Amino acid sequence: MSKCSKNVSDYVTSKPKQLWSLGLVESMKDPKSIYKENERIVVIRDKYPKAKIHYLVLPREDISSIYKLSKEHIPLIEEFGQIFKEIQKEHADFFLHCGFHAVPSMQRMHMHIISNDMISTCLKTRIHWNSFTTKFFLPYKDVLNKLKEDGLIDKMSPETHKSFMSIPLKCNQCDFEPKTMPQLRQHLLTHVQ
DNA sequence: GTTCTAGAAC
DNA sequence: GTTCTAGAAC
Repeated sequence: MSKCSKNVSDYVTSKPKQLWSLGLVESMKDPKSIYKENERIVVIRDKYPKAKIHYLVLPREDISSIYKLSKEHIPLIEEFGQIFKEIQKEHADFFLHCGFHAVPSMQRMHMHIISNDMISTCLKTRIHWNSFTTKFFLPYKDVLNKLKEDGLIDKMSPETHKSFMSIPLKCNQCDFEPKTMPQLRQHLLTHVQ
């Protein structure tokens, strides 16, 4: 393949070429990223927070995504809920959401814990916005209930994924429909937290 | 997941 | 002319 001038290492290693997708697994080992941890779970601060409060809850067990879950993981996921309750108490002046992205980019299953202000310089694109404010964001309780009832999480089709990402911008706290992300970011600052 | 940036949109 | 979005990344 003359078109391909790939490194030899691409062929001799089994590691994924998208090294960035392992970023969370790396952060789990970094004391500066860790917010709290126990025998089964690590909570890290999101490296690019999309709100004033934004944590990620991850299992130490090598589970790549919610699509690898089965009924045996129910106790683990229930502990995610306990961690959320703890963290909400620690941030009583914020309204926190917890849930999973339907199509995650990063490896290692992770639950987002994020405040509803959505005020952050890292919140830049429509995709950022829609991944937390549409049904692309799978609420924790829905995922737990689904696991209890069916023993697995249904994958979102690429078409559905695409449709959620292209939904017009709408404020998560009122009816305002900004035309651009800069307008939305400016608008969010007007909400009293 | 982010960065970079071409060119669309204004 | 500047702002903003969206697709490639070897």
